[in-house]
Amino acid sequence: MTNAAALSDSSNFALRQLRILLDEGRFAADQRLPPERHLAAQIGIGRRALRRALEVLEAEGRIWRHQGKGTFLGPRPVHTETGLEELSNRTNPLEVMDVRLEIEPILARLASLRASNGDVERLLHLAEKTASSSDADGYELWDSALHRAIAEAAGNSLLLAIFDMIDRIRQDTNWQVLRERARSKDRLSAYVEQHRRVIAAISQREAHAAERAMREHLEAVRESLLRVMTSPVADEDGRAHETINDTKSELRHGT
Amino acid sequence: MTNAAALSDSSNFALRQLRILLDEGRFAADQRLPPERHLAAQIGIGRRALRRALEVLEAEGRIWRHQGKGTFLGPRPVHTETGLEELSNRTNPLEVMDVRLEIEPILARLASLRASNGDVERLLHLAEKTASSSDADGYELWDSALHRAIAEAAGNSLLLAIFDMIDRIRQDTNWQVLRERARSKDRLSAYVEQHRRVIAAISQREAHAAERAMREHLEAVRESLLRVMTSPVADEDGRAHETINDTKSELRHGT
DNA sequence: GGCTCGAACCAATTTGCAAATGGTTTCATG
DNA sequence: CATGAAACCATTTGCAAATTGGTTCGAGCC
Repeated sequence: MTNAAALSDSSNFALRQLRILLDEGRFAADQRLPPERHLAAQIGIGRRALRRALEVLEAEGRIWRHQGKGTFLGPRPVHTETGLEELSNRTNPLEVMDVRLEIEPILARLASLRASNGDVERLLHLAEKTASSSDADGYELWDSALHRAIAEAAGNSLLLAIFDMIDRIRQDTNWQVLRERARSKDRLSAYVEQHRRVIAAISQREAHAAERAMREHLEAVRESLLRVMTSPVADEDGRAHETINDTKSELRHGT
Repeated sequence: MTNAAALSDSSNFALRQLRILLDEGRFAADQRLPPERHLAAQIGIGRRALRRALEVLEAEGRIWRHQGKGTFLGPRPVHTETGLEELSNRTNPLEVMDVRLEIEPILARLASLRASNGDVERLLHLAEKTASSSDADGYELWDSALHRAIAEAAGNSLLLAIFDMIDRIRQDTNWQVLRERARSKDRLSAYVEQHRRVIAAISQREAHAAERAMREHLEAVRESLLRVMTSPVADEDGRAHETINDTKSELRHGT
């Protein structure tokens, strides 16, 4: 079971000593063990041997360590915080798109039920802006504002916070490259028309239609994202290569 | 419009001077103004007079201040971070329940599509635990673990993070009182049966059924929450009063 | 040669402290 | 009694030192 057989004698001795220490419960659960330097001196072995023993224990899940913090008993605590960077590393563009496809139709439906007339007016205004923005950068800005306005109109602050979380991940990371390539002139005009349908359904209080229109819009976005990620593209030298590899190397993948 | 008329002469002078400073654009937008002590000396008035002038400007929304940080131009930046406390203050139990009703059926559906056999085994094990836990506290623990396991089985780390966010808000705040009152013996047994149906649908890969079963379960939970919040309850003195008022006073409502 | 150990260095984190800054109170003064 | 200066409080920021796991290097020892 353990790879202790591959360890040296002193490491093995350290491992036995450590197991005794842990088993006898001298250290309460979730408590920090003494620093490696102390522990090594206490057991009477070198730090290197100790560390190899600790590696085994960590692999077994009995302890966990973190640089600068220390060595702790028990399983590594789940990283349940809403650290934006951490999340950006763990997720990927397709996951984000999947979540948008689940959440935003809900928001559109709720918006159709709860939007005030002022909200609707604002949506119409934003839709105009997206339609009239010539450059892609401008479109991106107004599009983002429009989607958020729909989320606001849904009238649930927690859902709005969730939307913001997704939106920040979408914008924060280095997937910008993808988005840049994903928006071409003809697609943008299609998006504008889809926006119109969503807003029309909201203003006419047609919950089902709003939900469906938003889903169709996001499916179109998703499809164009997929196409961009999988289709080959030619760089300046004219050599074609899979862009998926490019973007993958740009993403910092967590463990 | 302004309440400058109620200010003293020196404060009024300070206000005029400050308006000039702000209007002439010597300080860029979002920039920090000099500390009050410096500014007061610069204008040649006392700090108290300056502060009263700043209060006016802050009420007008032209500046915002924060202890330890400084005084800044422009409107107070929106607190768009995922601060758990902030969110807990802005939302309320019914909103959270609404969101759970939207999100968790999705998670159940995805789980039915993507859960591994190991995941299903784990769900069954957790369902047993919830069923066999006698006291309400124990049930709460296993129930929470079960719902999270379903979210994990859905296989989307971003959705999982969203679930965790909701779950932390649900647990973090002082709504515990509500939950304690919301679980009675008979209801728990109903919940156990509903759990069984959800897990059965997941294990049989019936996406639609899983989604519906989860929605029905959460609707039951929501109903019991509503009942607890609206029904009168008798305290030790035997006096009945609306519990909604109790809980409302416990919640810290944001602006 | 291979292994161990100690030392040194690197990197991440925590801690402690001082300074800065808005918020508040106190007090002498005219 | 309002003013203004000073003092004090509370929060935030910045920085340096200490702590601690992670890594490298070289001497010494089978």
